[in-house]
Amino acid sequence: MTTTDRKPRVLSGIQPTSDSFHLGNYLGALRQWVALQDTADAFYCVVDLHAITVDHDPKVLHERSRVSAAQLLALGLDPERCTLFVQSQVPEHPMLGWILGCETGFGEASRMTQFKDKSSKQERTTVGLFTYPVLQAADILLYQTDQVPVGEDQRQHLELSRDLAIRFNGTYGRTFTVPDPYIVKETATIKDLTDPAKKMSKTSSTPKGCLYLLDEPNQMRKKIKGAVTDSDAEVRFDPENKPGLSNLMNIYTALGNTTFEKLEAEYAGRGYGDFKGDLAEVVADSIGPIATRTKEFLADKAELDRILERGAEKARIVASRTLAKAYKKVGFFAPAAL
RNA sequence: AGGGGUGUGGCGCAAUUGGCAGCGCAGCGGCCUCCAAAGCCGAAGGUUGCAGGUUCGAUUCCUGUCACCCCUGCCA
Repeated sequence: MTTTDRKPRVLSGIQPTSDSFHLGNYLGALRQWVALQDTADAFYCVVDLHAITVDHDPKVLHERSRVSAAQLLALGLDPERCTLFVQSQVPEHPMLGWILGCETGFGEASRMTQFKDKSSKQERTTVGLFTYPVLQAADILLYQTDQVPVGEDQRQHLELSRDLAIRFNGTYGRTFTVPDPYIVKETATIKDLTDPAKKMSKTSSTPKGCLYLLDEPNQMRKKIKGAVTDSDAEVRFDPENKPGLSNLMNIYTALGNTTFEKLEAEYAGRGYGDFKGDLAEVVADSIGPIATRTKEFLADKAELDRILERGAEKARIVASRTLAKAYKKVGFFAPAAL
């Protein structure tokens, strides 16, 4: 069963909660997804089930899921080299979620800090938001995932997934692979362009702080040029004293083929204006095409939906096998055929 | 579960007896600045939680409903 030289199975998901992913998503995670297609058996998921844990509009959600998938394809995910699907097309997720929910202690779930964060910001809090990490565990365990790329904010949830896998295996016999965190090569997190103390996020207090992949090139240029800096004029990488500028340098080195040293040398004696102008072009040139390709994918919705359906079918081959095992272990009947 | 309170732009709040829904902050545009910040100028932003009712007219009064907060009770 276990092949020694098989690629590690990797799973990662992203919520379709905005009209466009942003530069922080891209440089922090999505670009990594593209790379992992070659070194891993990668499963990528647009997690629309998770998106309704907070208020949502049905039409908007549906469209965003599609736009999200189109963007993922546009930025380099290849359905031939990875398994890309929308979570709601794979019913095994909530089915396993229920089982895992019954293995999760109430206190254990109560300790999830992201729930505390999010629920305090919502007018009303649903049970769905509370059990979110359990569904996330199902997302992961369903695919016998070896590694999960995680940022700091998801560490606790992955820890829960591991605990549940270990507990379930211990109680019912070996069923799930226990997932390990995949530590992404130290890429600097991209900060809000108007407030480098904060991570770039769609919930930024100002739209200028977050650069979206689907922004018009001129909008991108404007956001880069409007980014906060400092009262100095020296282009030097110094996150302590020059957080705004250093953030821009991070973006520059991530997208352009250059280093901090080269940048410092190149802009020695010149102002931030020049630096920003050049960076704006780098950003527009490298990110701009993603929007163009996204529009192409969206232009043929039937084909896009076919791609997603094929992805879901591939996913279900694995997911249904794991679910069947879990069903049997806990004493359920197999789902009836239609 | 009972009693009370609250619900108005993104946020914090106003609106006399029922009479054109306003203010501050944030956000947006412009000037300034090597760029940005600060400062100055400008424009915009609303189904008053939701559903009914009374009225010529409802943010305001009535009924219902939903959400959140406080008190009491219930449960342990």
